[in-house]
Amino acid sequence: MADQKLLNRFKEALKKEGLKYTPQRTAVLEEIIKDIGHRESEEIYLALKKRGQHVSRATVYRTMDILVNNGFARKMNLGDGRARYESKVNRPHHDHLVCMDCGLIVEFMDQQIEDLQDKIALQHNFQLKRHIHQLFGLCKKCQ
Amino acid sequence: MADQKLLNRFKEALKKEGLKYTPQRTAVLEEIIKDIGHRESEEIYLALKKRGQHVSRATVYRTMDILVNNGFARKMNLGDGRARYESKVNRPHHDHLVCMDCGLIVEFMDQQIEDLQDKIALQHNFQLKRHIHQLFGLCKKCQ
DNA sequence: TTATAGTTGAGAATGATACTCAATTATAAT
DNA sequence: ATTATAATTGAGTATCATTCTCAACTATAA
Repeated sequence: MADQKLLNRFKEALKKEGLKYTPQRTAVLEEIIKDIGHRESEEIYLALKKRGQHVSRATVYRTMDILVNNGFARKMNLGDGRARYESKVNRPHHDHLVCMDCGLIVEFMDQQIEDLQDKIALQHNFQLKRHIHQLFGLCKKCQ
Repeated sequence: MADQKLLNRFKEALKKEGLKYTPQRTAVLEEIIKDIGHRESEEIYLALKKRGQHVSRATVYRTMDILVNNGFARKMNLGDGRARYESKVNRPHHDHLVCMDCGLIVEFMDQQIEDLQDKIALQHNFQLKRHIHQLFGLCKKCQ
């Protein structure tokens, strides 16, 4: 359940963009912050449906964009044509190891790599906004 | 122009998979090894067409898969829904800095990051096969 | 030369995501 | 509270990259 502080933060973010605070958008936020792995839009849509909250697919997609643009969620692309989303609420930054066989996703974070990225961006006069770092391979079970 | 050594390597790769050595496949290989930036299928299709080599879109897609699976090309996904391809022939490994505004792509390679990736995979008992490392930001001109 | 299995191209199918628009609703001013 | 207004919603349709289909064709090896 989202606490009031988070809901207010969400309300503020919406207001800042001239968007309305609706039950559907709140429902999607509540669902994403449950922090259940790395789900695709369809899974989020179905989870809401099961919960008795009917939010259309279109609204799920639209809301995920809002959540991503405002730092509540992160969109990831594993190369299979379907976007995955994960909560960014109360979660530290991390990147991913992905098993090419069973789909297992393991999170990792390495400060040295983060620093090296900054160094590289600086060297090329880039102002870094975000990055994608995914390591693909076979997990222990699938080798 | 592809040298005989490369063509033989291609022929061998095809044979190994029970695939035939056809003019269309060779044309796509010749086009990709020109090493013109990071192109999408459509650009490769059009380049071949302009060159007077008619290879269908379907065959371009099919051949790119073969080239990627056999180490002649690399497929990259910039998150805009279209795959990009670059030659891997006679080119050292590298990753990418991408300008979110003008689309400029700069290649980089950092051995420390490569080593850290191996370390992380090892720590999690993953047998590493490949990785995606993309830094998104604004290039000097677009800041 | 022939048999065979793989390939090709054109267009249709697919599938994730974005768009359309009429009905509905949150918001802010009265 | 009421109302005016502009944004939102849902259902279905459109889009677009990519994959599939299949009949005609072709590389390959015997």
